[in-house]
Amino acid sequence: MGAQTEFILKTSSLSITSSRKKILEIFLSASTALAHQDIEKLAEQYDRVTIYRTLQTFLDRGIIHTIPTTDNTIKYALCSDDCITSGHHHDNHVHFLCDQCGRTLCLDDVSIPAITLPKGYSMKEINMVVNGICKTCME
Amino acid sequence: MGAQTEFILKTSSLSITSSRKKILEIFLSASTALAHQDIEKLAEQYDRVTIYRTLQTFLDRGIIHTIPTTDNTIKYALCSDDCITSGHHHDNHVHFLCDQCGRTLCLDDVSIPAITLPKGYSMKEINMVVNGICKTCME
DNA sequence: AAGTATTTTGCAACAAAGTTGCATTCTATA
DNA sequence: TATAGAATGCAACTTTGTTGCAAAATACTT
Ligand SMILES: [Mn+2]
Ligand SMILES: [Mn+2]
Ligand SMILES: [Zn+2]
Ligand SMILES: [Zn+2]
Repeated sequence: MGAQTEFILKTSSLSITSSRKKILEIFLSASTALAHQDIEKLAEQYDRVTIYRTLQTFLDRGIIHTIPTTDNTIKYALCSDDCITSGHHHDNHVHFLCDQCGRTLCLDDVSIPAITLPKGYSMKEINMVVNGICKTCME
Repeated sequence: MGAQTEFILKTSSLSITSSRKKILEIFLSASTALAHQDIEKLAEQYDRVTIYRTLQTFLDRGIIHTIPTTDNTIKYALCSDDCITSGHHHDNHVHFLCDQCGRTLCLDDVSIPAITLPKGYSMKEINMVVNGICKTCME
C-alpha cells in the first residue's frame, strides 16, 4: 500500500518521510479535491506548517494541482500520472463545485475547449470551474 | 461626477453613503479587477470592516462580481450595466491573469464556450480563467 | 424642516489562515 | 554506522476575515 506513495516520491526525487507518505495516501484515497483544512483533519499528527510546506512541495513537482474556487478556498487534487512523471502540471480538465454537498470534483473526461484570446495576449494556463449540483446530490 | 455612483446605488435600492460612493468610484476608474487589499489602500479613510461589508453588499446586488484565481486571492470587478439593472450577476466572459504585472482583466469580448457535463450534473455558473502575459506586458 | 425609525459605520475583540526563523530530528548516502 | 543535508515541530508573528454593539448617518414621515 505504501508502495505507490514511495514510488511517486522517488519519481519526483523527494525524500521519503512519513508526513509526505501520509498526505499522499490521503489524496490517493480521496474521491474529491481537498482543502488545506481537510488535510489537517485527516493528518492531525502532523504540524500545520508541515502540511503547508508539503503541499507547496507537491505543487512544485506536479504531484498535485490547485483548483480555483469562487469562495476564498483553494482545493488541491492529485495530478494525472503524466504530470507526476514529467514533473510539472499540465492537466486540461474541467472542475466541478457542488453547491449542495460542497465537494470539488475533477471531471477528468471533460476537457477544456479552446478559446481565442484578443491579439497581444499569450496563454500559459487555463482553468474552467463549474458550479452546480453534482450527480450524487441530484439523485 | 458622483452622478453615476448615485445612480447605481439608487438603481440597486441602496442608501447613498460616502463609503459606498468612494468604493464605486474606485471600481469605475479602475482598468483592472481589484483585490480587497487594493481597495483598502485606495479607500484608507474607511474601516476594513466597512469595506468587507460593502463588497458583500455589492456582490449581493450584482454590482460587482468575483473572479477566482489560482492563488488564494479573490478579485472583484464591476458587472456590466445589465447585471446592475437586473439585480444579479450573469456575465459570461473570460478572465485573464497576467503572470508578469499581476493584473486581472475582464475580457469582455471573449465569451465562455459551452461544455457538456457528464450525465447527472446540473450547471449553475461557469468560470474560465486564463493565466499568461497580457497585451501591455508583451509590448 | 425637524423628528424618528432604520440602516450603516467604526471600534474592539476575536478567530482563522498563513509565514518565518531556528533548534531538533530524520533521511540518504558514503 | 557516521555524517551532511533536508525536513519537521514549535514559537512567535502577520495577515485576513468575522461578530456584537454603540454611535453616527441616512431615509422617511409628518
Ligand atoms: Mn483536477
Ligand atoms: Mn469580469
Ligand atoms: Zn454534491
Ligand atoms: Zn501584464
